[in-house]
Amino acid sequence: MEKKPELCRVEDALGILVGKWKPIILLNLLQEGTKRFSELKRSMPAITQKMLTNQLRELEAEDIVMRKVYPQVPPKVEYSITEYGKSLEPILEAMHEWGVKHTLHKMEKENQENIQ
Amino acid sequence: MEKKPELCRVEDALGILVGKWKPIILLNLLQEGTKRFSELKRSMPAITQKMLTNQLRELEAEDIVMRKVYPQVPPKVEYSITEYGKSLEPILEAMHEWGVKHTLHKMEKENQENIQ
DNA sequence: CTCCTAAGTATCTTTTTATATACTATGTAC
DNA sequence: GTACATAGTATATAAAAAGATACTTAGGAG
Repeated sequence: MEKKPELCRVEDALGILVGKWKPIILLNLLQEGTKRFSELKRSMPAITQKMLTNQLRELEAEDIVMRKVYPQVPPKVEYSITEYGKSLEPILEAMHEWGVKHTLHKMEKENQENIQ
Repeated sequence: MEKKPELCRVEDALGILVGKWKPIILLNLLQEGTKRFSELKRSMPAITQKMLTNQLRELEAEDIVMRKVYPQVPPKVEYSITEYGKSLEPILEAMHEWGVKHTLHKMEKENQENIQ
């Protein structure tokens, strides 16, 4: 662990992962490899087009996601995780596992409160 | 990795870590063990009291941080990481390391762009 | 008495994120 | 020539997070 909190680079990773939809987008792409815009949209019914475009653009700007446009009509655009983006996988994995434990932890806490 | 993105619990961890000051607070407490409110404040000069109180309260509500009040005047309140809170350390660690790599990655990218 | 301290609250304003809705471009199929 | 499909843009609005500033509490020091 970095000795001086003010030198910490946790925010860099956090900045990329944060956003209401980014983790879900990343997990989708990590699992499916490559997906069209409309396929992503279908797997996240609640997201608006604007948001999806936004989030993808931000991930692209950080070199986490690759965008490939096929010059055809109707348009076809495919998104995939870059090699570099894959380096985020362990973090997502660790967060997911922690999240599972956290769910249990909260349940235990609630049970205890109800007993007393 | 969870096979179904919609079942993912990444958001749980993210929800706790997100907040402009939470990672810094956590790193502070992880390193110092226990700190008074005013000490924390001093190590984060830019934070407002309100924000610091807020963030600490949120962390406390999730059982990540412990708050101990000494009944004396002027008040003395100490904060520390709970055992449970310590389970976040590997995630913070992983994010910090990724952040360091990310800084390098960005520099390389900028260099390439400048050469061309 | 008055001031000082630490750890807060209470309000208000600004900034950032997210949402809702409507609109566009273009080749193909009918 | 009208409708359809995909991957967007544009604009406006609402909701959430963060920031600035002022106020509170109570005992001890002078």
